[in-house]
Amino acid sequence: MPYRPEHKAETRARIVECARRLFNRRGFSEVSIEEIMAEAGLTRGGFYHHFKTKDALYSEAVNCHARSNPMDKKDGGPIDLTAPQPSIASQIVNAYLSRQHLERVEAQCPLIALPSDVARAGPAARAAYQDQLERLIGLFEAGLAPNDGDRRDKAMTMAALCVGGMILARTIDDEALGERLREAARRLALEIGDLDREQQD
Amino acid sequence: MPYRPEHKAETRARIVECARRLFNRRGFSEVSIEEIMAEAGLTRGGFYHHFKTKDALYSEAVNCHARSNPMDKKDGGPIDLTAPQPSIASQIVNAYLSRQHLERVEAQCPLIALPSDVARAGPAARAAYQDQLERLIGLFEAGLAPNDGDRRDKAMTMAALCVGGMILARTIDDEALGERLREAARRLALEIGDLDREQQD
DNA sequence: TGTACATCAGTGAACGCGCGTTCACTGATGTAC
DNA sequence: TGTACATCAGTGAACGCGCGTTCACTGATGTAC
Repeated sequence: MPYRPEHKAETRARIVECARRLFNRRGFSEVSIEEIMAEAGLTRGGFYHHFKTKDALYSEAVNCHARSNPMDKKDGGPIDLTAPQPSIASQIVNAYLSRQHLERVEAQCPLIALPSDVARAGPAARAAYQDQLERLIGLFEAGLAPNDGDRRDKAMTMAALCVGGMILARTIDDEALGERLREAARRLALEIGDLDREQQD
Repeated sequence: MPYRPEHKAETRARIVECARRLFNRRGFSEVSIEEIMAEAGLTRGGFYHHFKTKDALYSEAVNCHARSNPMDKKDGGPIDLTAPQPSIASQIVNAYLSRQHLERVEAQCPLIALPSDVARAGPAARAAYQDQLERLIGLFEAGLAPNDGDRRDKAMTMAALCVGGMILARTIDDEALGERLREAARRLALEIGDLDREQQD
């Protein structure tokens, strides 16, 4: 039994992570397998020891987002989902619509980075996209007052605002307009959640 | 001077329109020039009498959306932008977030159909995308009370809600979740504009 | 009205390139003795 | 401890296909006479 059993799993994970970053930045069709493998320090041929096709890797890459926390700040640790508190929902809104999230394309939430690609990809990728969305909605919902009968609908509008605002801001070249869009969406999302006490970017 | 002078312009317009529909459905990379030309009743070779490159055609196709009215209902005529009235803003919200707009992919607003593609395309395509966005924001703004100092910001959140809600709904496979998302976004967008008197889908 | 002509929109074969995928081979590694 | 061995992750050349682009040619059309 050559190589440690973890060895293959580690290499595979490295490929997925490199692919995730490249897909986020340039989309499915514009990234070649050769490029992904090179990024992972390998050569083209080895790819098929880990994945059946390029499409299979794509689904995994979207899934890889879904498994990690959508918005863990680079310094703070991952958000603890088991102990939701209102302040966390406002932190997520602020982080999601932040300039940092706009600019760090490679780390961006796939809901923003990959919508048209995923819509045209296979069912596995779409399922991973939906997982990610439901996770985000769940986070918002958990931050709302438990006695609010409208919680889930409110959480959905918060998600639509966050995703819509960010997609529009990232697609246009006019930075001022993008910033104004994000800021308007951010304020409204906080209002919906009754979270508009603090302010930050 | 062989052929009527309009002849070439008509052919060109036909190619752009066919391209627009195909790009909307399948994205830039997944549609070939051969396919577009065949759809227009022509063959591959003639393409370069009309466009310099495939990219050039793409920008034109996004522009072609921008020139037409974003949400003209299939029966009603184009919306008259010079005489805005509140009821028109609510019509646009309802039409934008309608099931029909979700399902008729080829006629869909490019803000929804092409976000990731445009973000990775050239500056001309991004400019056309921004035109389309500003047009939508302008329509919402015109429908709000003129004395409202917050009008433009409100119009922006309405746009973010419409675009975000539709993108999420169209990317996932779960129809029930999609419908609920659209409905929640629709109600909130109407509320923002103080337009929540009528209801329709 | 009819005919020769010039133009240029459209044709389709060909080119070249990139990329997904395959495959025979290599060589690093852990195990058995 | 040292050596032979089996495994399989990784290599890189090769294949085949599709597609963007080019180009020499065709033939439909409007004009001039």
